[in-house]
Amino acid sequence: MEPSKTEEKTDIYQEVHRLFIKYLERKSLRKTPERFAILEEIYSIQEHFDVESLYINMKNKNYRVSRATVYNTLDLLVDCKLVTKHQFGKSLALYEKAYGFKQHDHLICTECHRILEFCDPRIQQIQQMVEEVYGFKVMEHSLNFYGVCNDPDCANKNL
Amino acid sequence: MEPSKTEEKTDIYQEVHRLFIKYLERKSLRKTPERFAILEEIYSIQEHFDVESLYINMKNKNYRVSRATVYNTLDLLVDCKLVTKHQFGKSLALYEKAYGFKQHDHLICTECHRILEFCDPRIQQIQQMVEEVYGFKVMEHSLNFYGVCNDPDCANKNL
DNA sequence: CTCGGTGCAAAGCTTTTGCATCCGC
DNA sequence: GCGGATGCAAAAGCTTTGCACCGAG
Repeated sequence: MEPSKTEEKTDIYQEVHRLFIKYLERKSLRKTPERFAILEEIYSIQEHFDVESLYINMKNKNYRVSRATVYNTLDLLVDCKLVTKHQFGKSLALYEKAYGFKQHDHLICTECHRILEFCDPRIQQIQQMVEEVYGFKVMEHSLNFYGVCNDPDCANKNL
Repeated sequence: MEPSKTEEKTDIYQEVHRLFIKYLERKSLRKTPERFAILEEIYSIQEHFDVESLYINMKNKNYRVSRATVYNTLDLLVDCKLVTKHQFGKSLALYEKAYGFKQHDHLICTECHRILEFCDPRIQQIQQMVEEVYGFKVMEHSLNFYGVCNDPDCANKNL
């Protein structure tokens, strides 16, 4: 029997929750309710988000958190790879959940500000070349293409 | 007879100066001395720089400029492709001169903060794939690898 | 002479920090 | 109960904006 979408989501959160606990224990950090609440909120968001909207989301749910704790927890989650941080050209940082989702790169539409995701194996080959030729040990990468998407609603193409 | 390094640099600036004038005329913008002074200062810098250091550089040379004008002029220079703007993970924007230099991507050392440059033709192939498969018109891209460089002085490797 | 551009300072936005309080361990 | 974590607010960085003055066209 196939699990429903909801069950899948729950399963992913269970796993993420478990990984976060392991990380906190490994680093001798405290398992505070705020940290888990923030993690859960993040995994309920489907697209990229910034710190302020995450903070407002939680405030709207009458959860008592501070911006400082949100920033602090995001740092932890980025460190243990459960969340990815992006700087898409602007000074505002965007985040997205990272566990259980294929690693990918981004297409950023400069007209309608949509963010599309794509994968290409050649990026791995480039990374390998960089490590061999430059003796550079790659830990992570970011590849962004900026341009115009083909969404019918983008920049009112259909008007 | 080969031109000296100094003459080469002058030649590049002459060309850049000419292109900037054409851009300003095309956009009906004024050819103010501040704009040319900032352009010249930028083309005398060999590595990546931020707004504040460019501003301080000019102040130290007793040139009367304001941060506002530096920001404004940088926007123009980025728009006409004479300068490139980067966001290397931090909120601080870095810039570099763009004319007469091969387009390239970056290796950012997270230990010693050195920035290395490299080129790989496969990025063009990925771009082409993105345009074909996603119908996305690419205007520009940024590819950064974050990791550890092999410089002997990096992170005091030699101690 | 006009009005776009500039310098300066104030304001805006995102992120960090200091400190008293709180609570996980 | 100890010391790390939190909430709050203030402060810090980078960038933008408002306004009076200046000078390019």
